[in-house]
Amino acid sequence: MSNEISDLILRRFPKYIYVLRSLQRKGQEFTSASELSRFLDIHHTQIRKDLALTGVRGVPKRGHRVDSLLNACIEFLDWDNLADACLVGVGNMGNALLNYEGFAKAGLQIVVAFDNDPEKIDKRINNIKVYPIEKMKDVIDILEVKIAILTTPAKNSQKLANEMIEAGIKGIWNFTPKKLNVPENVIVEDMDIYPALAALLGKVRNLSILK
Amino acid sequence: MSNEISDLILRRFPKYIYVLRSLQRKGQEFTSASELSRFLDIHHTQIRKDLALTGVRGVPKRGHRVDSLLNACIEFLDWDNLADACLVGVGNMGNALLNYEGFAKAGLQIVVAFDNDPEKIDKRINNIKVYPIEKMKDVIDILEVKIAILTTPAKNSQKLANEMIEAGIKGIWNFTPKKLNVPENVIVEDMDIYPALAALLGKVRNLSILK
DNA sequence: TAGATTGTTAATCGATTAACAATC
DNA sequence: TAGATTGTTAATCGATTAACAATC
Repeated sequence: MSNEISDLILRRFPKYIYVLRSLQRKGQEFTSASELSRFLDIHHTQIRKDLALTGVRGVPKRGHRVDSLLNACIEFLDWDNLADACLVGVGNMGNALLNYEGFAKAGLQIVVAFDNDPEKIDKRINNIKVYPIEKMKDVIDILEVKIAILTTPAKNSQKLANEMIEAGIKGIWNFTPKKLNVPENVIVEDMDIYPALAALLGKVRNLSILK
Repeated sequence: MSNEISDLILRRFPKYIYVLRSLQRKGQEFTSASELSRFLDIHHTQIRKDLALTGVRGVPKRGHRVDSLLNACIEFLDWDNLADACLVGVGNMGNALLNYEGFAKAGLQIVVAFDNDPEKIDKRINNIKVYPIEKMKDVIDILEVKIAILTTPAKNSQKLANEMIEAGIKGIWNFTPKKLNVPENVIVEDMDIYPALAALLGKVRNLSILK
């Protein structure tokens, strides 16, 4: 079977959902792979293949109902069932993520945070309580949290990753530039900003040199 | 010629730089593609191909000098020459980025910010002044800034993108989920967090179902 | 109906990995 | 020297795009 659910497929679905939600807000009833393609710069054939994975069937000449297609995409990503997450490291980035309002619509709920700064401990940020880092393992264990957001300085990241994995974490959203070593039953998603920045600057420079 | 400098190549270099810097801090004198490979989960052949693009030559059996390899990588990405950037939208994410200390080592300098909240205007954040959004076009034009970081709510993003492009912006680091329409001589790097989150949650779920 | 759109199979494209000679 | 490592060419792999019959 060649149509496994790859990383790249998973990454496209939030884009479909984003466009479908905005079409829904506008009150549009039907849409087609070709229309989505125009909004997203994704080939229409690819969109059809992706959407087929959700089980929906479109109608030739008409396309898909916006409502049901949106629901199918949300269900495909299981965004209705919020996964509990903890956030480790309440610095600038950690703060921004704790205050982020979009996660509830994207399958994630941050239920607890950890830091080692006494100034921050026992405070609440956007109603999420900050615990001392020493309690991390116990809290993760008791709350059965499976997802961790890692926003500490890079020098601590491997050690903390080891601890959280021991406590039962299965997925780490890694905002540090450190490549983490983890057992194969743990998923790491690197959200490193430097590669993105390098790609942007590099391409702009290429273009400017060429012009 | 098959070895163009692709997006993926550009994205790997910051990882090489990160590891090389930490080897340098540890005082290690030589390294090899195979060693970097172990730290990064990138195939050693790929690393050799990438490094060859910088013009360095390794020594069989010994590898590369850490210092000179690091310099070659930094030069390859032109990270010594800081590109001026403006930041548009001083919300949670904007604030976090304004306070980010790592950009100076990664080729970027944020020189000015914009917002429409009177509370924020004329304040300084990490010594970067916040101007009213109405002045954006003029300031970008006068300072000849070519890179913009877009951290506004998504509903404003296309309009603001149009304006900044008119004023001379060539590269947009887009932190909003909106896919921007831009002329082909403008580069957009999407830093959308939803696709990353979907990939993480999707893979964790896959694993949990399989186990 | 005619034609736009679907869904699928085949072809292409590009990135990654394997194989291997060269070399210090 | 022997063998680890380099750098390059060839093979593989997987994702994207093209082609096309089916259908409302």
